[in-house]
Amino acid sequence: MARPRVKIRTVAEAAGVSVTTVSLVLNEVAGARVSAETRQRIHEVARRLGYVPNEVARQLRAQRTKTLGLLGDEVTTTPFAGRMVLGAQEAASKHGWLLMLLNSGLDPELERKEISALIRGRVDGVLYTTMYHRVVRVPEQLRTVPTVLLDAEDDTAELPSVVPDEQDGAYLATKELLDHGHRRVGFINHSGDIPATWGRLAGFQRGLREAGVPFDPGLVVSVPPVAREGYAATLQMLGSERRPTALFCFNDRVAMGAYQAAAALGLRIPADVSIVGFDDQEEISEGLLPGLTTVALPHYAMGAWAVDALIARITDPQVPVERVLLPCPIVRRESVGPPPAL
Amino acid sequence: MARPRVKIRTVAEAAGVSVTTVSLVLNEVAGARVSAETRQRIHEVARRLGYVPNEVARQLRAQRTKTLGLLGDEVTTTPFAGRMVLGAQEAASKHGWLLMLLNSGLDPELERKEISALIRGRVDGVLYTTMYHRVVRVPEQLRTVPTVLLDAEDDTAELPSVVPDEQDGAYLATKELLDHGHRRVGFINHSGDIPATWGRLAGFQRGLREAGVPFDPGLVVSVPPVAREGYAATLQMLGSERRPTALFCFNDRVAMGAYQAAAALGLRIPADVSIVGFDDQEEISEGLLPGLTTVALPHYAMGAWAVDALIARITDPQVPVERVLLPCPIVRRESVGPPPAL
DNA sequence: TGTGTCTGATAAAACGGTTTGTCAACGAAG
DNA sequence: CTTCGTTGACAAACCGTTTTATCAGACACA
Repeated sequence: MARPRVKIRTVAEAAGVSVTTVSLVLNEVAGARVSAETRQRIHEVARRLGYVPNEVARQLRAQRTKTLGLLGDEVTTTPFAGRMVLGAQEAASKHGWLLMLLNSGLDPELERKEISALIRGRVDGVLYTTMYHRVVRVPEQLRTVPTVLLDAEDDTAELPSVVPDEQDGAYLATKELLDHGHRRVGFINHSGDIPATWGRLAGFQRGLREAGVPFDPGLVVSVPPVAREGYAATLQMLGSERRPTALFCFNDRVAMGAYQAAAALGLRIPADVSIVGFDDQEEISEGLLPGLTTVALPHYAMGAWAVDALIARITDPQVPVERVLLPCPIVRRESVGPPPAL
Repeated sequence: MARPRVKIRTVAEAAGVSVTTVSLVLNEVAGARVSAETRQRIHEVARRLGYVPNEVARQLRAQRTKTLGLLGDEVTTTPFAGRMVLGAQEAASKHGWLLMLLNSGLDPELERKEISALIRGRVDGVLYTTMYHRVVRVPEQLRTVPTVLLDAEDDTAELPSVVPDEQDGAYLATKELLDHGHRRVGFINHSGDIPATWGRLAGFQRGLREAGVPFDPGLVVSVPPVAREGYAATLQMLGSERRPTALFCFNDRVAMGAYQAAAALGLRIPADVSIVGFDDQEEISEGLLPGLTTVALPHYAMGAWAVDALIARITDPQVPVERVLLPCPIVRRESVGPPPAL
């Protein structure tokens, strides 16, 4: 079992050539002068011996690890993270790079230690990620290493970043309802002060404006974005005098509450009330019956974009810093229909 | 900006000593004979210069990377994965190790390439993960590197592994219902042929047996474990002549369907029917109203166990291979009550 | 016969650390 | 006055690659 690993030296000796030659041949170095026979012999020997170059030695020599650090606050905990990480991972893999997981949790002290550990030459760049779209101040240590922000924005606006186009997503959601003929649509917004709150409200208003529907502040409520609150808010909204015929919910969890409130009130979806959510958390949007029409967060695409941008900056520090908004596509299921006839 | 990185040599020269001495001092090598003054001087200089050792060089010399590969099929995609990865990550970090992400996706070709890439000395061991509890055959390449299975079992039973104790979890769920007085409890099982299917059925039966309730095959149906199917199955079960007073659902998604079916039938939870789920997917279990009593999969603990076991095996290959079942704790919310009075 | 110019290959120098073995100086013991 | 152990420190080897500079021989040309 524990036989000594075959290294380049082993191959060289077995093939009766120098290590240099083996390296040249195996790496297909352009301009290397090695006879055809020798080349073939080396290839054969290497395959027979099952030679695999030691990546660490290469890294040391090349002063490059082809590894990216994925640093975030609990990034892997959130249900969203999956697709973001996957997008990043697959993009990295496509370039032949690897992803290192650094989870700082919420402990800033740990975060600093993590960063030091990874800066010790193990990664060539860092993806700084948050579990939901936020504006952050990145730790000082990151200034020394190429960094791009993923699902987050730099408060100094100096670093490349990618976030969802909240406003456009909300606009699409609103338009979806308006296009079905709704004129009284309620909006259950997030009560927290984050980019999604402002962005989605702006998108909602833009949709209204474009359709010539006056904005009625009485049709907007703000609550913590969880099902229970969505339930209560919906009860209130749909129980009111001139109830909205459609609801745009800040996210799918709120929509989940809305569904249950509608059921409690004996209202059918979408016959009596139409609902659209946000996030496209599939457990919810597919689990709700009828299926929830919602707006998807472009997690996969953001992960991929961030990696591409980071690798580009690593290979060429001159590339300009971009701060992009990625579109949030609407995904239609069965929760939207025409408003009920009066 | 782009000033040359300070290496150990820099420190040595600045302190007027040899690299050896710097290394000895900074690593606090036991038994190294260096005078107190020299030690202090070295520490000062190192701090002043902001010296951080190059980890790659260390790895090469030590022939150890202190890095673990997390290899899985879409592992990061599943909503569960988060806590598993987090458990692994935090355990690794506790030992001073790092986690490398290798996502093979479903492409076995890619899987092979990934494995080769990581085997090139970049990781000391591999966590082989699946997105749900499965029995797998691990790829040949992994035989050469320390490996432990996470949420999966090796078909040859030769590798250490950690999986949830499905049977015990189902037993707890069943007992929870029985303890509340239910005697007719229905079980909506998974129709697929996986360990969870068998295990949870066995646990269900054990619960019944222990309580002296005869097992009625008519109260068990098997469906694909999604909300829509849970909805249909529940409609059927609760619409039947002698309907069960409680339902044990294979997972929370099925329970989500069951909730909606109950609502459609005008049955209240838990007054008219009690429900317990499995998995504790919080979006669902907390989003359902009333909150869903369910059984939690020990993802965090499994991730942590796997890392501990893997590091143990790496440091000492003699440690025996363990194959453990981790308990699935019940988490009580509001979906279970006494059966309705007749 | 010298002088270039290819060709095929190699020795040696990195890369940045850790570890082993050696050594000079010094005080204590015989 | 040796001998010996201890102290403080360092030179050099090593980890496994890639890359640079060099070299011997063959051949062409003047």
